[in-house]
Amino acid sequence: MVERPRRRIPEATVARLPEYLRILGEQGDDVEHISSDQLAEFAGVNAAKVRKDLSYLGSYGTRGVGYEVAYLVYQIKRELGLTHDWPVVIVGAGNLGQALAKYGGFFERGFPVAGVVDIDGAKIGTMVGGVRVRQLDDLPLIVQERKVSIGVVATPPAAAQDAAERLVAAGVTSILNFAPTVLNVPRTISVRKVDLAVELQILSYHEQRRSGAGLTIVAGSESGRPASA
Amino acid sequence: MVERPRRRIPEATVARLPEYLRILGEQGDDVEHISSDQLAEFAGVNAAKVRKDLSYLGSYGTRGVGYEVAYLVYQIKRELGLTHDWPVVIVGAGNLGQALAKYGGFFERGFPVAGVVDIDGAKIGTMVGGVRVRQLDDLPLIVQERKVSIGVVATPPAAAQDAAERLVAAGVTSILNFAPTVLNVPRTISVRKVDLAVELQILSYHEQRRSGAGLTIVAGSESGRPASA
DNA sequence: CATTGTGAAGCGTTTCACAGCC
DNA sequence: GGCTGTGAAACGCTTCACAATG
Repeated sequence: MVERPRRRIPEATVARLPEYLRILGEQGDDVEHISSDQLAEFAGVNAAKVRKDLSYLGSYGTRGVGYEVAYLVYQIKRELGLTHDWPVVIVGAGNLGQALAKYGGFFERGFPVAGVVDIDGAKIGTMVGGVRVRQLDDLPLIVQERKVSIGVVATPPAAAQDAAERLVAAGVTSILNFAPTVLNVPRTISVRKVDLAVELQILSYHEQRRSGAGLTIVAGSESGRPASA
Repeated sequence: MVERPRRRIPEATVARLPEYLRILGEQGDDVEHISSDQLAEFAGVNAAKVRKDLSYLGSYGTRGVGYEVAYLVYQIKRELGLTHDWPVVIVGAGNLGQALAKYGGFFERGFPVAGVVDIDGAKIGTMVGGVRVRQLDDLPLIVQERKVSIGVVATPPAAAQDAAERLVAAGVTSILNFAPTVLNVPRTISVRKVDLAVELQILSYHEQRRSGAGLTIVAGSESGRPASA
């Protein structure tokens, strides 16, 4: 017995729903309704976009009034699959892996750390954010015992592909990749990538445009900052 | 005297150029040329996309041969403004701030850490990744002395807006924001946001679709994983 | 009458397909 | 022959503008 033949939600909308959710969660308990204008203001986007985004969830607003905060929170959570926790396993207990494991702030929002594994014998057994680092070979056990669907790759780039393959072999179906490498995995696996260097390089591009560089100053200073042309 | 009336490069292309650059850098010294097909394969994208992306830099390929790796690297670096280092300043020496400061891997790729500041007196003076944590008020000094254009917000959410305002006041013009908050800054400032919880929530959405949830099972198990419907 | 929900237009990105060139 | 460079078509996302409505 199946209901609601689930609409496909555009990826761009999916990426914004968590933001709306966060904003709604920050509203005081006295705020019962919120308009697309207000939500748009908080999220820094266009109000029409908010309405269109929310319309994919169904028609949960009231004309002349707005959206009921509590109900909207419920609908977004349901759509994002946040009605229950998603334990994650972290591969790599280096700087980043440790920071992620310790970073309760993010992971406690429904993504508890089910385990941290590393290949380095020296790290195995140490505690990180309340979790004991286990050996890489324990991955399948952790994934099965804790019913993990999401894996986090926080290894050096050279080890990332192997980490991804082990995660997939262990039964993980989504991967968040922090290593600066393209992971080769079956198309059935969802992968998202966070690359800090890429982010900085994109900012660098904008800085460089801003400073008027790129326009080659033929007889001018070539030093880094603003070529006061 | 100004040359090359700089084409505007689409944002989507700008976001991919760092990836191409990384791949090109990983090629052995014996690889002199690379085709759009090969580059596309490594980057996991369509070959036509690679060609169109590179065409925005100018026509640097040779028909029948491909692109000369060294020259392409040079052109991409120039376009991204990576011909010189961009020192960054990190606000917040908590878990994430420390991990970023220590993470030579990313930041040494042209983004040296010019300074780390924090508001917490207990942290000031401690060493983190070879840099001494300084007090928040030193921000303007660091930015000016080290000619910093890019700031990284790695504070708790409640402190992020203040951190951003201080960065802007100090003269920073680009911000990489790790805090789960929308930053309110002048439109002249470039902001990029990395939100780990958002990434996980997007993966959660795909997991939930995969598992067939969302189709409400009227008389079935509501437990986490696959509802074998 | 404030605010939603949504067709339709506008815009940016991707992909195709092939002419142009080495 | 192989591969680039690019118009043009296709696609998806954003924004507009307004009818629908509590």
